[in-house]
Formats: sequence, C-alpha cells, structure tokens
Amino acid sequence: MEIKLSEIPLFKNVQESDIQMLLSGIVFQRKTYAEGSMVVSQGDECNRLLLLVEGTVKGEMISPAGKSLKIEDMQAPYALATAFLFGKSSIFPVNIIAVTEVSFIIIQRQEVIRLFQKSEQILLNYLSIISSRAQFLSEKLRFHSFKSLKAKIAFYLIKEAGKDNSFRLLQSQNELAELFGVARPSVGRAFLVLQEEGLIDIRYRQVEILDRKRLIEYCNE
Amino acid sequence: MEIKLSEIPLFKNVQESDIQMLLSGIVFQRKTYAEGSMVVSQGDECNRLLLLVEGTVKGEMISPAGKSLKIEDMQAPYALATAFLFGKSSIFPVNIIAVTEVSFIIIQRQEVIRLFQKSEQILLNYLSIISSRAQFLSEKLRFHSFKSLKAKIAFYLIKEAGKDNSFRLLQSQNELAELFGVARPSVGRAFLVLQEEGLIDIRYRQVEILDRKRLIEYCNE
DNA sequence: CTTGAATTGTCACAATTGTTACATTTGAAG
DNA sequence: CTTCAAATGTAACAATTGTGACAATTCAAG
Repeated sequence: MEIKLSEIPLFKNVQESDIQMLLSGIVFQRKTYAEGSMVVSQGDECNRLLLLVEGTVKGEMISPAGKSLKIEDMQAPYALATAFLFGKSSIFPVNIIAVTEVSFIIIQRQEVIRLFQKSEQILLNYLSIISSRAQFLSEKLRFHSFKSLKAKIAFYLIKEAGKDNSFRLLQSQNELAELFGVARPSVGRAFLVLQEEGLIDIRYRQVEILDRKRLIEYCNE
Repeated sequence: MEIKLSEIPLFKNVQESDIQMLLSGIVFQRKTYAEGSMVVSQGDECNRLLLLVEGTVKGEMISPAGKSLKIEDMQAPYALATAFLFGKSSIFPVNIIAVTEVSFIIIQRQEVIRLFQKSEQILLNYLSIISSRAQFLSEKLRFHSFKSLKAKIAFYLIKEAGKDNSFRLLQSQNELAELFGVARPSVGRAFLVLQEEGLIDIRYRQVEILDRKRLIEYCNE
C-alpha cells in the first residue's frame, strides 16, 4: 500500500494539493522494483533523490568475491542517500536491494534544487532530514570515543539523569548493549562494578547517583 | 589574521564582490571573543549560524560537577554546528570555548534562509558541508559495526586494495589505530594474525592479499 | 651514503569484554 | 491476583585488547 505523499518527511507540513502542484512543475519519475532486484549498484553516481514510498530495501556492501555485508534496512517512507546527493563524494557506497516489492519517486538533483526554489518548506524539510541524520550519527559516535565501557555508561547515566540523582532507565540493557556496541552481560557487569565502587545504586531500572563527581571522572578513564 | 571570505567553505565559488553584495542584503553580526571566553553554552538554542573566520575553538561537554570532556578542536575557516541549525534538536550539546582570540560572523537562521534564496551556490555549499559531514561520520561509524578488530582490518584492507592484490598502506599504524579506536600494537598484532593464517602477506606497509575470499569472510566475524 | 627520527615488529602480562548458561525478578495481560 | 514472557542478575571461563617496553627497520634530510 503506497503511503500518502504528505507522510513523506520531505513533504512534511506541505498540503497534499500543494505537493501535487509542485510535483507537476518538475520532472520526476515513479519506478517500481520487484522483490530482490537491485535498485542501486555500489559505485553508481548519486545524482538523483530516491524517495522510497512503498516497501523495504536493504543496503549491502558487495565485495569482488561476491560476499555481501548487510549495512542497514530502510522502509517507506524514507529518503535514500540524502547525504550523497550534495556531498563531496557522490558515489553510492552500497548496493540497494529491494527486500519487498518497492516503489520510488526519483528526482534528478537539478530538479530537487528547483523544488527547493519553489518551496521553502521542502528545503527546510530536506535540511532537517540531513541535519538530523548528522546529529544521530554524531551522537552515536560519541559513545565510541570513550575508552572503556564503564566510561560510556558513566557518561550515559549522567546524561540521562539530568539534574536529578534518581531516575529510571528508559532503555533495556539489550538496547544499551547495542548502543554501546558490546554484549548484554557486559552492560550489567559494568553497572555492577559502578555499584560496588559506590558511585551508583542500581536495582533493575531504578538508578540512584550516589557520587556524581566521581562518576564524571570515570568518563575520562 | 582574518581570512578572506571566499576561503570560507560556505562562500566557495562565490566571487568576493558577490559575497559583499549578498552580505549587504542581509542582517548579520561580526563578533570577537577573547582567548578562553565561552562562545556558546551547552543548552543554548542554536538559532544562528556561526562562521569561525579567525582563530581556534574547542568543544567541551560540561557536567554539573564542573569537570569537562574535550570533544573536538575546530579552526578557521569553519562553520559551527551546521547540523543543529536545521536539525530536530536545536540545542547545543557542548560548550564552545575560544582557544585563541577568535572572530565570528553570526547569521540568524532566518537570514541564512534568505541567503539561500539569493544565492543557489551558497545553498549548494551549505548542503555540501552538512552532507560531507554526514558522510564522514557514517564512514567512521561503519568501522565500529564490525565485531572484532581483525574484521575491521579485513574490511579496511579490502576497501584499500580495490581490484589489486598488492598495494601500499597509505596510513600509518598509529592512524589506523585511531580510526579503529584501538591501541597501536593491537593493529600490528591483528596484521600478524591475518598473516599467520595465510590471508595476507604484510611487510611494513607493503600488503599482498593472498586469499581474498577468506579475508572477506573475516568481515562477518 | 649517513644519520636520526619516525614507524613498525614483537613480547609478556594486565585488564576488559565476549560467551554461554541459568536463576531471579519484573511488569503487562488476562 | 495469577501467569508468563521478557528483562535482569550473576557466574565461570574463553578470547580479545590494552599497556609498556624495547628492538628492528624504514625513510627522508642532509
């Protein structure tokens, strides 16, 4: 079932009738791919915006020997490879493969720019999409800059706590393990160590920060 | 020494005279900060573009206890926090502190948009800056998605090798260690293991890929 | 062709994290 | 208030990575 255009983030806060009008003023293409087909090949030039309006695709890196590495799944509505349309490198780094039957709206770069000129809202939406992605990546990467798992967790706890010293964890240990890039029991163990050292008290998801100062120092270890 | 405006990435490929004309048509501000002063506080709303035109600043996370974590250094010419001007979160996540005496051109968000409307080139430059940053972050993050250091290195080697089986490393082990987020001897050790297993031959920076297929399989371990 | 700083190879031991497994507790649904 | 699946606590052992140290090699400058 194809989604409504106004549900696509790029067209957020634009009325359906306006979207139709805007689209009628530019050149674009609708295209459908069968399940399993390759939408984009690694190495292709990214000179068009791909709006996934129906279905699910996956990104894969492909190697000369034919083995593939799955990178991520994306499902409609989604704007593909937004960072490659205007970035320094305009080469798709991955293959995009249709997991289900999928359909796209495809707009050439020059026409995307025309769309920006016609609608400030669409420009702002595009800026928001790509900015939010950069924020997301940046936030994720920050955790990897800490030396030890305990440091990551100390940082996380301080960030989550805000000004309070007592709060409940919003994410499960499984989710935290994925965020930090470690195994689940390691997360629990790190919590335990911080508790043994008297920095926090944790009982299931209820956390008390006992020694905020030392917890902060832990971030640098 | 203040740099020329045309050296600022945002004004790339715009003639100096045109820049002057464009700037005269919008509201903006020049501001100078003394060494050590705080340019932006963590938690401030990011509703303006900060173009660093002279000097160096650092980003720091500050904690309630007063201890700080250095995040990164930035030197002129640099556009600060581009991802926060149009992203979902518009709160500065860090303090920005002047390392030297610094000077900025400050443009409110609404005026930045007007600048985009007046100059397609500037819009493209902004899109390029933020897109390239997302690409950079994405590329860096990819390495953290591998389970082991050997997998990261296998992936790196395949990417660097391209179609050839023989090549020279372009980066030192120190640089690689930083890229992968590990200690330097660990990099050497991982190379050694891959060599002992007969996947590669490495002698200082000269690498031969002996078994590309198994090397690729290593990426999934 | 020297020379010396930078890079790389290597080692032993410490510390951290992964793996597997299972018991316990929680919290939502009935 | 039960019940049960999901989440958490915990343990033992394996595997990986960090640390610090030093020798060997490379490479660029003279």
